[in-house]
Amino acid sequence: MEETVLSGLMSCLYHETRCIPDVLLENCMGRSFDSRPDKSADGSRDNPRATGAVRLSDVAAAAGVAAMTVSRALNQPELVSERTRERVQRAVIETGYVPNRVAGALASSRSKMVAVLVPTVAHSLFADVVQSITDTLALEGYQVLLGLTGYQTQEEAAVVETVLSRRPDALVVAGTRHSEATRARLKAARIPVVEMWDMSDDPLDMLIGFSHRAVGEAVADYLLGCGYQRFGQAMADDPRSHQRAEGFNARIAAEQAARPDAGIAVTTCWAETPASLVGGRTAAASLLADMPDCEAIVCSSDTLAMGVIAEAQSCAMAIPQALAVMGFGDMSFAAATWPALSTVRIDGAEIGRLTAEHLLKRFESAGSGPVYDVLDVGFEIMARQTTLASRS
Amino acid sequence: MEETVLSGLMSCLYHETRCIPDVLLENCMGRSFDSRPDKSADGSRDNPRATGAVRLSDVAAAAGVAAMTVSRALNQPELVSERTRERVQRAVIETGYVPNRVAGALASSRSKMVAVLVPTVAHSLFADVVQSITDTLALEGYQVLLGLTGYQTQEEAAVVETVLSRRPDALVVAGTRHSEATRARLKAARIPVVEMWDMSDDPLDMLIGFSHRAVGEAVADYLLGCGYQRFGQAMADDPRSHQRAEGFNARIAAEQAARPDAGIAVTTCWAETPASLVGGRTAAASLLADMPDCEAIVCSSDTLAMGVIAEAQSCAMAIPQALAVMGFGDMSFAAATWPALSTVRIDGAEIGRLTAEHLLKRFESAGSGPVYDVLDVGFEIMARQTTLASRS
DNA sequence: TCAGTTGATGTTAGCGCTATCATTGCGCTT
DNA sequence: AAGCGCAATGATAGCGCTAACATCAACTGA
Repeated sequence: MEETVLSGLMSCLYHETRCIPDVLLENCMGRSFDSRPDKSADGSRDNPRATGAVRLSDVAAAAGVAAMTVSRALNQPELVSERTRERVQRAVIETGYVPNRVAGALASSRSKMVAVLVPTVAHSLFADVVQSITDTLALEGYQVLLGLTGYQTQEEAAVVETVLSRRPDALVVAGTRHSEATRARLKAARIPVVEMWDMSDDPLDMLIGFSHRAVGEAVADYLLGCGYQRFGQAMADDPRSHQRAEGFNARIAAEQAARPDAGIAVTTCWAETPASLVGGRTAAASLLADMPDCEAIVCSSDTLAMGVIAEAQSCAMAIPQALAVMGFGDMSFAAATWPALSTVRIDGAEIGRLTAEHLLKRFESAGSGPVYDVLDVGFEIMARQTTLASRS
Repeated sequence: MEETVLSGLMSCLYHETRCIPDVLLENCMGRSFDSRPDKSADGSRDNPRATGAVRLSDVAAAAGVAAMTVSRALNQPELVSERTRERVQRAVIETGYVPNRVAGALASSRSKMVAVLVPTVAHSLFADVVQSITDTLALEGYQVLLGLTGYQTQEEAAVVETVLSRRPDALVVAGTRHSEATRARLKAARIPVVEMWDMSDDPLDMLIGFSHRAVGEAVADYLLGCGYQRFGQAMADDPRSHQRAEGFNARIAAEQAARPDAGIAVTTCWAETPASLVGGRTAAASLLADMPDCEAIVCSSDTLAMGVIAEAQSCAMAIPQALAVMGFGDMSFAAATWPALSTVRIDGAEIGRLTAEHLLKRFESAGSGPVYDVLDVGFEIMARQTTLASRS
């Protein structure tokens, strides 16, 4: 008898046609079977390995169709008749079904996840990229698995392996310098890979970024054009900063060769990563000690630049008259400080958006292999108040 | 002796960090089966649904043991003899095996993933928390699934559902205001939930944060103590800012009641989210128009505060003499600007670390139910140069 | 000597989904 | 009436892993 009563309850639960208000929904969320500890129709409910969550087959029973039909109604609704789709829809709501994409991913070998590997999100440059990738991918139902690699190649290898074990549909990684083991693993994974935030002659697959060397060169050209001749560099000790320093130094060396008597010189101080205000102050002090007639200090980040400015102000050096300062990143505060910081602007959100869009395109045209797309998004020199356009 | 070395190596292999030297790995990456196009031992390699990746059973065949033994060697090395463990490890390297945690998660219903839901990572406050959670969880081999909810409750509901479909082992969410449907889903998921960055009388499970109302009260007390009497508020229009504004207004109201003739007043301007410099400037202009004798402007973020300062400077108002400004967040630039911004400091990294640690503790003692732990990490008022300690 | 114990390994049967193919019913032609 | 094409749905068999139990040799103590 109890069986009958309960099965009556079932059919009410499952076959009613009204649209259920939230208030009612709350009570049947989760396992609507909670009130019936015994096995359900298919008898598998008493299996000790079952999770107790509502499954596709529960929804199917509620809707009076096969499990496969529910799966189709949810994932390829165009293959299911309107009538059935509606019934499934109702059953999903009634049962409080939350699909299990772990099982789905295993069965279909598509996870709808994209791994994103950046050194850190605690600095706004990468945070912007992550935000933008996440937002863009979300539009198509993809989610981001976040991996923080720090600034060390070794750590990256470990993160890559852990992340690949989740079988993401694609992987995005900041930078182009990877250990051979990492490169091999990424190739073996046979998924689209986007390297970003950098340029390289030898991309693994897709590459979206800008040339750090070109940034260094452009900054040198800009400052030389302003008339500066004696330079300090306050650089964080990471690979990308090194590239910018190389570009800068190359241009300075060329100018020295062209005008050997102009007194052009550069000295460099490497600061610890992660870059900090204090690091900037220390670096500035050291640079000014080495080169007391230093006219301009180029920094590998806006944060370091703020430290340099603070140090200069504490020595009562006027900026930009006594000392020019150049940052990198154009963080939110750069334009707002006084004097406003001259810096290099990278459009992280744009890099993220492009990355996500290219991936989505790849997913659509699933079959086609790697594209070896390379996109240079460039950069912009923001000449503000910490540099003088023409130094007299 | 060598035995010991290898087993030490194993345990790091299978938990978080790979310690195998790159040199060893390089040569055996990818499918070592590529050279043997025919089916492997169990004959299932010609199945059309197989992914073609190296599987546990391939490793097992290579090591001459059962698949289950390989699984154990990787996940519970203490249950496997040293000799076998060593052979398995060699087979893993030879085959270039990368475990499939999707399958593992389905079989064991433990995903070793934690979902983290924040409004955005493009602002350093939440970025710090995410960074800190990710780092701390990584120590125990857990990974972060990132969900960005924006600032709308409706969006949150959708993100929660998508994220739960990945069956994370726990969920961390910023804020305590959720729709009833979301609360129901979270309860039904039966996983540990941490609400953070906030306080509430009615936590879902664990709660680690601080009271926004208390922040508002403390800021009011601080400014009243400095001698300020006529206040503007430039607040972003999000729930947490509202709470801070409420706290602030409550204290001001109390003071007005206590000293009715002192001329204490407050006016509020709501800025759009996300907060921006421009928003701050606009809000400041509007506040100064409403209340020309305004003495201090309290902002819901450092970013808005920078905008307020910019607007004041453009009107040639001296800060803090003519106008005091108070921020919120103590972002990296706050201490570095001139004048240095007075603000409220929240230790996001600490919140993240505590969150992760409490979750890890919960995972260890798997059986025990919710703890209803509530932790208030507090905040700190950073009195810098944009406020005057005693206004004469 | 033999039941009882232990530790190491193997076997089996799913986890909850989807790819694939099979089946059904319907309208259309010939 | 038989045959065909098509759309909608169902049944089956895995995806790659691990929980749970089974097995087996090597001991233990009486």
